[in-house]
Amino acid sequence: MHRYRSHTCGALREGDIGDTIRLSGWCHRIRDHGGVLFIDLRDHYGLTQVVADPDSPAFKLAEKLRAEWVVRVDGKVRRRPEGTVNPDLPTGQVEVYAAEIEVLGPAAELPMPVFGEQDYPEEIRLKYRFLDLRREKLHSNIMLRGRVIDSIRARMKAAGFFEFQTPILTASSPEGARDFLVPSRLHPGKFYALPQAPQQFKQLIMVAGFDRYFQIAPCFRDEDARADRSPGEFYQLDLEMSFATQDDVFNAVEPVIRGVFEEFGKGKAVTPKFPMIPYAEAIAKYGTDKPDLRNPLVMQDVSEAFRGGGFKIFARILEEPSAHVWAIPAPGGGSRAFCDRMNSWAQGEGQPGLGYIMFGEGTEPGSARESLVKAFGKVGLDVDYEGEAKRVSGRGPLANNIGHERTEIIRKQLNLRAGDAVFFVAGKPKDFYKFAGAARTKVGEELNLIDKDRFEFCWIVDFPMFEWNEEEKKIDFSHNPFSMPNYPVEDFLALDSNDKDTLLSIMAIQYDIVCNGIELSSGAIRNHRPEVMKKAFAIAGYPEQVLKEKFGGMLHAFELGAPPHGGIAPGIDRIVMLLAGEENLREVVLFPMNQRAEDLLMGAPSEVTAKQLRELSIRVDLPKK
RNA sequence: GGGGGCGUAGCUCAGUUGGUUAGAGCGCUGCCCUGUCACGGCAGAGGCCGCGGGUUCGAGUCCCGUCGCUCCCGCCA
Repeated sequence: MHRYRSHTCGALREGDIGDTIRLSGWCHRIRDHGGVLFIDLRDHYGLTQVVADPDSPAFKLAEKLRAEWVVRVDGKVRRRPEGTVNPDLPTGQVEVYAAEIEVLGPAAELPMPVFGEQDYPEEIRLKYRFLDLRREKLHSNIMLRGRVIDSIRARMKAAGFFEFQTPILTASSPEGARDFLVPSRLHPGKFYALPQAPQQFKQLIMVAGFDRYFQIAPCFRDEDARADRSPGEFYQLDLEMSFATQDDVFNAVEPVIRGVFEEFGKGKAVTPKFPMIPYAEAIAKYGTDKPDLRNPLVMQDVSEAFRGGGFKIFARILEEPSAHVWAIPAPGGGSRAFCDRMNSWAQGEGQPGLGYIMFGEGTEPGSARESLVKAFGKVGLDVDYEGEAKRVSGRGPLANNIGHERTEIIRKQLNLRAGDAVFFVAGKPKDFYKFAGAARTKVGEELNLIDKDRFEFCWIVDFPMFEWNEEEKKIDFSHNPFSMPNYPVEDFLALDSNDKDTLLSIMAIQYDIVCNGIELSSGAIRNHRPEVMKKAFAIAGYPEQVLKEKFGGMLHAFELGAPPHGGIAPGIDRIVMLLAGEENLREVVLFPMNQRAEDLLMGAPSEVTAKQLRELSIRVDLPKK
């Protein structure tokens, strides 16, 4: 017999009845009936009920056991008496009659129970992460994560990708997020940086001729946390392909992502073919470059219905040429209570309010209401007109102000019916689109329009290469300076750096994958032509000297025979989060840090000794409080 | 860096217009209980009401400050 166990706690079945066996595990739950005592013994594999009664020599010790003690139990497998079978347990047909119990690891009183589903404060959960990880939900999330990564690896290898390791100690890069720095002992005053992503390495791997790279890559960024963004470190499925177009990348990645979501998505529908949505269209329809397509609402431009109309606030805004009015439909939202709720929500978001029109069924001929409408309609108490099937009237102050013809134009354009509402945002789209997107999400949530049982994917494409930095009055890179502009090389090289309009219209061959409103990844066909790179940096106001200093290694590599290449890097943590149905990354990471980037279990970050600092030629100069 | 929410027993929470001795469930300790699987019953321990200041005859409750947790904005190629 093995020192600790002959079976795991999830193994015993009817076929084992009569056998003498040995189990080890945690005392999950103990039910002491005085004369008979039950212990649910738990390990990684499952739960087995152990029974002790006064006839057993193990009984005295069994009475002393407490939750989460680790014990070894020897005993005989027996059939549970009639009526006491537990169909919820795979081992529920049998139980182990304890003959001998050995305590392998006693436990003091627990700061949080392992048993049960009750929520606990993050601080305690993180400090006692090993206890939290014993709990069923977190334990299975972590196992899911492992299986997802296995599946991704297998799919990537089957698609002809090869896995590489890249350095963890590397050079600080000037673009993007704040770096984590590691001081060098051998080079006083100099620092390594942890990679924000293996971006330059994977491009160099392509230059080195390896053709198809992937890695489950750790990435380090010293930025503030969010629910869907771990502070400090996270993992990406990082991949890169040589001689690849955007379509090639999509065709390589989409089946991997779709396959993983179909495999682990518990039957939820997965988008069969990811639609491609241009960045500008995503902003216009959804108010964000990461739209949740489970939300069916699509915004529309209704500027013309307000231009020169009776609603003076909007009419005046529209006198500015770049101003627009966007409409957010709210099917089923045509009640005063709902529109008021949305209005106060908007005020909570720092907006002056949220204009709306409600649509109600028209009045019946001869009704008291109709006579009121007849009497007061012209002075704007109500507006009434013929709908397609029913008489539908637009209601609320806006409808009254713009009159029924304009109201009807909006209603027809958005295909709204009685009982619906529509909300409006006005101004310069670049100032209000985020709020409009938030309003679209809010309406979708409030009206229960979001189908939670789907994974809705899309590609966002055609990102602008540059954007206007109003503060510094200059052109900036919009997203990634390493993306290839979607522009003929000769024409790009000939661009006038002062031709703002042309420059801002240039797209980069860059793309995102979005699922259910979460950005899973960002990628691009890279700019592998040194002269194009120099030109792009010059447009963004960086002299060639800066480019050489910061990206000299890669620039040099591109001067010695670089293949066209591109890739993408889906976030592993976010994929697992979606598959596990969790709202927070910490639920799918083994040992996460808290929102202030502290590891409460290991006590990181921590002070170090004076000797360590001396070796590194570092003197600490704390900020004054 | 900024904003919102929260902070009462080990944990989850209740606590009335400010008013005697601050409660419940889970957990813990002891006793009882031979078929439970969220076992049940009885008894008990456990509280600087985050911290500091203020208003008041009186503060868990109202005000100011501060700290902590959390969510969001900024930030995140």
